[in-house]
Amino acid sequence: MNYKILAERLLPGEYPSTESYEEKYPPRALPKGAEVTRLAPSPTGFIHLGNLFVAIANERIAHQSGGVLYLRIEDTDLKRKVEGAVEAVKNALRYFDIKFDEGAEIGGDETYAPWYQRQRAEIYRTYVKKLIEEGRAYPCFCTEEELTALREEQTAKKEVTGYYGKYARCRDLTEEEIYQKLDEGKPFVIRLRSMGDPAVKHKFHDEIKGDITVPENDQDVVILKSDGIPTYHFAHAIDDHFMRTTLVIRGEEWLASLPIHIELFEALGFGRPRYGHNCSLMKQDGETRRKLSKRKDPELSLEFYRKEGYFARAVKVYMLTLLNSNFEEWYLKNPDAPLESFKFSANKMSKSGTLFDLDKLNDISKNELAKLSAEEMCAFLKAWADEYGTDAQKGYFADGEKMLKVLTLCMGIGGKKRRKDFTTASQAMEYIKYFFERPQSHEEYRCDGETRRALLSGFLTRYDPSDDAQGWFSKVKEVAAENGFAAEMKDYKAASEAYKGSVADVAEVLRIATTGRVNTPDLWTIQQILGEEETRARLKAAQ
RNA sequence: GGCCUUGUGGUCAAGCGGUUAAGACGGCGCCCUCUCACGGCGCAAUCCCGGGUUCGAUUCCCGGCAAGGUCACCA
Repeated sequence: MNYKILAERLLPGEYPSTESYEEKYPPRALPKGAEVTRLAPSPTGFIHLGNLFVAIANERIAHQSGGVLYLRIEDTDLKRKVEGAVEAVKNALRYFDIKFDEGAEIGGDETYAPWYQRQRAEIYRTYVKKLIEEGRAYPCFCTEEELTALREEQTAKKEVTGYYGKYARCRDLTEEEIYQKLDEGKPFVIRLRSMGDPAVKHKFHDEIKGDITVPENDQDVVILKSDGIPTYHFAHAIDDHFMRTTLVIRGEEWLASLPIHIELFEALGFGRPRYGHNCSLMKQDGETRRKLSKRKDPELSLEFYRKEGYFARAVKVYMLTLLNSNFEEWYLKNPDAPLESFKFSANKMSKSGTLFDLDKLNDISKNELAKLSAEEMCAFLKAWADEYGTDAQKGYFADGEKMLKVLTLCMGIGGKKRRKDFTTASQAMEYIKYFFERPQSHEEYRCDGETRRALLSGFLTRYDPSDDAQGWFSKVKEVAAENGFAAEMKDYKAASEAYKGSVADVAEVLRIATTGRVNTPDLWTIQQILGEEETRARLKAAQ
């Protein structure tokens, strides 16, 4: 069979030479050891924790080696395309401080553009044509129904499913058969003519998993779909070659198609990038655990974390602790060092799937937020409120001085006793609510109304906003003693039956009256911030 | 089902032939204390199973088992 003529019939016209592409996309001039990595999402607009997980690994590896991170959009499947998806991806990643050096809508060096696969059709076809000319690819006219029937037959016989060996019907079509079908106008795809034997295994070094064994591929995979657009596998080989990727860090779900990719690179005569297959983030689902899924776990979309008001750095720190087993220890020793100064290494990445642990994230979040200055905390909360907060919450920032006071005094910012009361911005805004709005409801008092009134009026007659913390507290003790409560905790513990309660109970009444809550930071400080008028008003209202 | 990967407390995990089997989160208890949060101290809890190799296996080998991934003209 004359493959040259066949290729011309299948993909008519002049195509650039393969040499011209090699010249157009030359190897990158980067220092030795610099890694070129990429993020290659499909534009579905949905980006989740798993994407961030891989993104952080790629970002660290590229930038700590003085290399390049680029963004490529895998839009070969138009069914999945969603409007505005690229913007959404970029925004989400920017929030988590993932910076691209080049790529789709990024700017930067355009040498290796275009970054959208649909705009690269000519390159792919050039190489498909070349493979046809070499007899390494052939047209396949099988219909969807025929392929389904084939799969069923194989399943019934308990044989490996797919298009391979004796099942690859169109692989050995005669010249006459091919041209006849072509003349009939039958649609076709182009398949790779595989030369592999899955019984033959090779050792392969994976940057994350270490040495693994990989069987040869024998599937005649589709490389060009009937719409003239390549499949992922083919586009991957072409793009990562011509974008000069050195290291592909991708999800574990790709490990199974590694044999295909290996054969494709070999057939095209390209050197391969190195690979690292990252374990997936898992989720507990009833009795079992499974990979985070876009369909089933919308709460794990990155947008969820922004809405809740998670602190971006905290999420990143958590991802890093999962990503590199020695990160946590390093971070404990260097809590204030920039994250970039951690030496990230692919071989320290976890080999098995890790369960996403919200408790751990929350703990990290508390600690990260506790590192902020009052101004930084304020800016963080304001940014969140502007986007997701209620009108009332936006209003909290009208009096900037008061907000800073609340944050500084009540959170213990700048002091030695730093409080860690909340994990997210939304939680924080709820937490400081009573400073800005008079409580609409009060948690339950644990004493009867008569006692409550007596305690409140006892305090009110003594209340003097110029008292310092100690003076204030001794007055609370006086009120306690006057009403049959123990002024000293020691006394109460020694003989609790002798008293109606302790100072703690007295303070609780005052606390509920002024804030509506049983648990708050230091009450004296709160009353100082509220001011005399507001404090009195709230205490009176509670009588 | 075939193929690939992975199996250390509830979770994330150190460990690489001899350890009281680190640490962190979570849980529980105590202390501090006007409550809470913080902080301090402590407790419970782990080497998937079975064979080898070895004086000795969590660690090495083999075999099971379990979990996950994947078997598209989706990526």
